[in-house]
Amino acid sequence: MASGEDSALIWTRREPGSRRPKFTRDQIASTALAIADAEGFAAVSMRRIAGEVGAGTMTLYHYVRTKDELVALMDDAIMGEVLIPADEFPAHWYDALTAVAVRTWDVLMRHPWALNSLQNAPAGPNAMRHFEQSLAALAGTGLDAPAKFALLSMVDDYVSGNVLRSAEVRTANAASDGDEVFEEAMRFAESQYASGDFPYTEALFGGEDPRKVFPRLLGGRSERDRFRHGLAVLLDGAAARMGLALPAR
Amino acid sequence: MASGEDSALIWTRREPGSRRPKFTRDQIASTALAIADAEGFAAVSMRRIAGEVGAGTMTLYHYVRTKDELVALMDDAIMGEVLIPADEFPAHWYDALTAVAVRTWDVLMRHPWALNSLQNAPAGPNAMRHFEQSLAALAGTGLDAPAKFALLSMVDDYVSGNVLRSAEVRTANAASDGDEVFEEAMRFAESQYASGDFPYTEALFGGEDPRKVFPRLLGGRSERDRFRHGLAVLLDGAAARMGLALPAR
DNA sequence: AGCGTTATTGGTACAGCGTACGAAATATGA
DNA sequence: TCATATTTCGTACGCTGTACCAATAACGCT
Repeated sequence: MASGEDSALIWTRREPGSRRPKFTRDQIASTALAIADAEGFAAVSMRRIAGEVGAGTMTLYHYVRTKDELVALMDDAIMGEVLIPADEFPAHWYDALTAVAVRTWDVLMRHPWALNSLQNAPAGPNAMRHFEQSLAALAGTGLDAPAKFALLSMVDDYVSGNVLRSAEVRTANAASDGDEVFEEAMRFAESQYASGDFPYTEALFGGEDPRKVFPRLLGGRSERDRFRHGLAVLLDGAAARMGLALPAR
Repeated sequence: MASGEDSALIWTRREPGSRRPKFTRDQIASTALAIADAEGFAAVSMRRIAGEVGAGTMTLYHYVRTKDELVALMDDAIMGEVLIPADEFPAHWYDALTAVAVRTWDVLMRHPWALNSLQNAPAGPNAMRHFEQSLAALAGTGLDAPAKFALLSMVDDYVSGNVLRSAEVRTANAASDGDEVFEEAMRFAESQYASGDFPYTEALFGGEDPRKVFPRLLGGRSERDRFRHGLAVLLDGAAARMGLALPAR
């Protein structure tokens, strides 16, 4: 019994409330989210959040046991953005899985810092709803549980990995002209080519500004389109292996 | 000219050496690596490293400008482990790409903390060698540069994403019997099932210890085999799309 | 051999972090 | 109105990265 009032898990521990408090977990978490989105996860500190909501620093600890719990709240808020409204849920497994994956990608690209913490705590309510939606997408396939799980894992892995690396590409492209580190890196690469150990890389990038080469390598497609393409390749491969039908087109 | 002696990049800045110093970048970086592997990345602090190598804390700053530079050294050391000896390099693109990916996976699974920093700095020498090997794998395919780049990116994304999530699964499975958080999480999940909003999840996990369910879901295969399987699915899909031949088997 | 130069070492200090502790303020039921 | 329990938050501790500067010691030169 004991309905878990001082549970080890934030999801089962009630918010303060018997004497009407000044703040809410929601308010605190969304403030933290705003800071992370605007200035990066490193800018999220307890003092900073408290300042922003107009509370004393230690007041936050009445709503949350540790900073990790607050991060869990942030993560689950993000998982909430990922959920697809029931009436938009596609009928065919391929379309449904694609919709879930693309939506997840869209959200994670808005909060790429979340990747570091997302997998490190037990699933919150929205993470559970997301998982339920993923299972729902495959409900009509007739696959057995291990096959479903394998397929979902593959898609999940690809989504996370793509977000992880897309953040990198974005950084590289954001290098401004006067950026000393960037120009030093270019000179370093050129000097490495001179050793003759990098024939393929040199053929690709040699002597040219990478910021010119990249758009050509990316085939003029947007990040999002490249992600969708990769996802389609993956799903095609999986469908072929698992004997699943692709949607009529 | 000026050969970049006080370059902005650690790769082009010479180590101290004109008056024979007591330490080396290598020694410092590999000490840091050992700490990270043994106790997690969070345990790597400048004071801790300095203590371990027998130096004063600030001495490290003569070998490295910032902690980020030290992390870059750690990352490139890891990329060094990923390199495949020339005489082991498979001839067929499919085997070569698989070999590179699997080796990368093996190494990253030994240093999963590295994922957070790997993409955030300009490529070091070993990262360049790794990229060169990836390009070499595709040299015989006749694909154009954008196609090669797309294929490599997909594989890379999948590798990173899989490592990221495998670390999670491992944590879940490591939950010991008395673990209060774990048991609380189980109770929470059960209570959610009761709402009736999670029919698929409940069918999968309901009423059973997840640590019993997981092995069944994973089909008895090892993490590594599951990764290899997913990679094969991805490569098959890509080969089909790009008109590449699979190796004779 | 001794000395001046300067590379190298590392002590001290500062601002920031998460958070333990305990005191002050305040809303509520009686 | 008062006692009580809830909520707020100031202070303090040990940790972090690293700026600054003084002490140490290795080398080139005379």
